[in-house]
Amino acid sequence: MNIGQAASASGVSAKMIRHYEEVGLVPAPNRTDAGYRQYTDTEVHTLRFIRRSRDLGFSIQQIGELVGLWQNRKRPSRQVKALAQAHIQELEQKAQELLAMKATLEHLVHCCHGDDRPDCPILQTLGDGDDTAASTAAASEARPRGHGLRTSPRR
Amino acid sequence: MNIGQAASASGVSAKMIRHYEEVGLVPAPNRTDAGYRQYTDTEVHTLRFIRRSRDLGFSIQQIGELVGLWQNRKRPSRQVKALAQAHIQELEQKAQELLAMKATLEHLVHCCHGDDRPDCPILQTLGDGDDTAASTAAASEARPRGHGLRTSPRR
DNA sequence: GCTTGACCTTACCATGATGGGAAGCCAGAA
DNA sequence: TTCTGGCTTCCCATCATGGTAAGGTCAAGC
Repeated sequence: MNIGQAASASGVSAKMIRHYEEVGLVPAPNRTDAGYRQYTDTEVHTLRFIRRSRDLGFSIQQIGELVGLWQNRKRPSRQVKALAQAHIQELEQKAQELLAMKATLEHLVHCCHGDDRPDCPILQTLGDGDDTAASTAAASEARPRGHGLRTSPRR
Repeated sequence: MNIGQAASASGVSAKMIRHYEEVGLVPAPNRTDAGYRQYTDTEVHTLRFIRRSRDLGFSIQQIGELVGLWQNRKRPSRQVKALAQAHIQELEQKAQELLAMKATLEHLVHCCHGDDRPDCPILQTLGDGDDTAASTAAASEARPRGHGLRTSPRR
């Protein structure tokens, strides 16, 4: 299979397949004499595994571990579960941060009459609010290295 | 005020202040003869406004609009409210995507005994699952240009 | 055989917000 | 005067992904 076929069969773009190869998430496949990458069903299967993992928000790093476990017939399912649980916590935290921002904003929007007059508690708060409580709710501390989970993209 | 003082007074890092200047979110301040940026209280106030907006997850682009409205004494509060409401929807959507991933994963985790045995429905599903329903729930369509709202960073 | 079009190759750039670091200038205090 | 810390600019990295450009390859049709 050429890369284009592998791409449509796995749901991973050709671009990303090359990228995954470059960063070592998948091994370099065989090539034709002309240099075309050739994929076997097994390799496509792995790519599909990777795509599904991405769909669940796992990072490339985490997917590397997942693939390793997947291909290791002696893995203890304990490890897989732990990885998944850790990720669930990440997802939960990000979601809560977003919802906290949303809640703050909803409060402000609720207070804004939203007509032709310039008075606006939203701008008022952004300009003069204190930096203590809810206004800072989501963005306060907790700075877990990476910057953010992917939401939406792909396809 | 030098940039360092403006940074601690506003809560925006010196690094980011320069960046905001570069991308045109804030105008270039006066400089001393030696080239040091000098900030007035008004400029610091604007920076604080920007930081609070970031804390609520607004993008640089959106903040540009917010700052414009904030500084325009004749703005109709309608516009501000509309901007905020649109952002609330973004936040809601991202949060739901994350929660959908989380729900799928929780289901899988629930099915995994998590012991020394290699059998694992999580890996099983990632490897063989169909691409129709819940497994793809979050990552399916909707590809709204930008890539993601910031969660966590800062400070 | 030769052209055409679809597909492949690599390489570089952009996104968005942020941080890190280097190399060098500047200012105030001892 | 020297030291220290703050400032300057410039470049690089993150993370996953897409775009584009310049060029090679392959299969089908004339």
